Amino acid sequence: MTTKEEPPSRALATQLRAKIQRGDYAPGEKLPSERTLAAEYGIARNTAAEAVRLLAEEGLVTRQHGKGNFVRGEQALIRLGSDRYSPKYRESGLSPFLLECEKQGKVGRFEVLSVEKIRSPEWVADELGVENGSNVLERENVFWASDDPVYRVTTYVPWGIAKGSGLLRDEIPHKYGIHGIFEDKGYVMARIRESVKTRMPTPEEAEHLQLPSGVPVLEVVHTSLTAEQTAYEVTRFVMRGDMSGLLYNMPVE
Amino acid sequence: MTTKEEPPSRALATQLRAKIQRGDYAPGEKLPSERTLAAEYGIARNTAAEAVRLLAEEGLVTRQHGKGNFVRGEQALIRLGSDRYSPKYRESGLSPFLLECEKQGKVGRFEVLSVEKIRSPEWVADELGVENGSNVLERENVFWASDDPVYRVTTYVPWGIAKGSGLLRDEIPHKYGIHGIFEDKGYVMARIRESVKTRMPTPEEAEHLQLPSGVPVLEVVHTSLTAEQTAYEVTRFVMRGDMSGLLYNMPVE
DNA sequence: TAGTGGTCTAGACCACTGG
DNA sequence: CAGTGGTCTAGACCACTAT
Repeated sequence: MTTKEEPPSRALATQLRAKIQRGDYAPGEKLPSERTLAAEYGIARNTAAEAVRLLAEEGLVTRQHGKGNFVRGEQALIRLGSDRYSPKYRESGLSPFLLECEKQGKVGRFEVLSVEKIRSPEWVADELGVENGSNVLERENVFWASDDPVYRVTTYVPWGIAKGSGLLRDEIPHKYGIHGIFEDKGYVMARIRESVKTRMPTPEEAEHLQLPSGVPVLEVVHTSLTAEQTAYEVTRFVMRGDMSGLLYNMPVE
Repeated sequence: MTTKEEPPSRALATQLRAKIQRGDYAPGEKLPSERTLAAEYGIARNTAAEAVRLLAEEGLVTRQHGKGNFVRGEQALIRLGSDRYSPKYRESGLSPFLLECEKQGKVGRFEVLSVEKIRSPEWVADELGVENGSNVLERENVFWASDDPVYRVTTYVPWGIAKGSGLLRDEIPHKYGIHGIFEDKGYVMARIRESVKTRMPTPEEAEHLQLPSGVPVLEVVHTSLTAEQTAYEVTRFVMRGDMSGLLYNMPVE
């Protein structure tokens, strides 16, 4: 007996989970239909569906309306490394994100959703060390790996820095991108500060990132600092958890 | 109309979500009972329960058998910083984990679950740069913040390093803990490498960490390196997402 | 059109919590 | 004990996918 006295839906979930982990159902494979499972186990269809839902919440199974329930295959993670701002990527013209996508046979690209002047939310003001509610530039982007949206990214820059610069345009008019513009204005990245947490997506995020149930997001808040410890840019990444990860490599100080 | 043509369970979920976010139901507050909701909205109890379940999956609500459904309050995060291995914590005798707990009025402690000699799993061998299946020491711990288990931690050390050392004992016989022992043997931490990802907990992890549904975990794999880039220790953290986060602060190289 | 999941109903009984 | 969630049943109809 796997466990003692599990109710039918959980018992079925336990059996299916074991079969998945044992490889009886391979990644990508379709599970028996809920009606079939119900008949085989002598339970109501609702109860079989409940078992499948439990597995979906664990991230083991994806449910597809009209098609069936499928074993979720492990996705290769697109790892954003702590060296992603390193000058070494400059000349190649390739960003770490694009490199990672390529490594996996995908096509990376990003899309500008909006560029606006807004009043800073409190957490942005805190990170930037400016007054709460002061003007900041907000740029919103989506990063795609082939047809999957993987990151939802929002960048904030103090208005005093952004004003009159190429940052206001949709297409960044600089060979080295957004950070090229900062450097031209004298803001050279010396340190970065990043906070990481995880949570379930809001319904809105789930829609934007096309997330099935059972997939959390990583929320990363990145701050760029000059050698004088001046914060000149904050970026918030919302990353789909099943396709992304982080990699840090740093000295102990 | 919030959306068009939502089915009853989702419609109720949408309404409750709005009330929660608006503060009509405060954090910690009890929602109306499922039977009450069902009566008020003219739907079956199952349907009302389904709405609540949706909110639980999003992490907004915690369901408590026999008591009721409650709005989940934001937990203060225990942030493990990248400086947690910094020598500056040495003399104080306080670890960053304990400091964070204290800051929140909690009592931090940890418990040793097991200390064993095993054959290295593949990922451990890869991180340590040793042969797959070679002997390693495995130490398993749980970290508590007052009565909540927050991290499940497993450390691996090449057997050649661990053999005959204090690492084999349950209680580490060194004033500076496990890393004190490494240093005495000539392994001084010069760099760290950490990979971070998120996922839903396995049922086992959910039980160990006492996780309600709608709470993902952070999985961090930490590797300690000497100045010569020799990896001498790997640790895997499984952290409950609603109570923990990470904080990195590092130079751009 | 047939097959699959999405969802609902109405009623039932069990299991847990708290007085 | 009463109140609450946990779960099940049996049947129904809808919505989506594929042929």
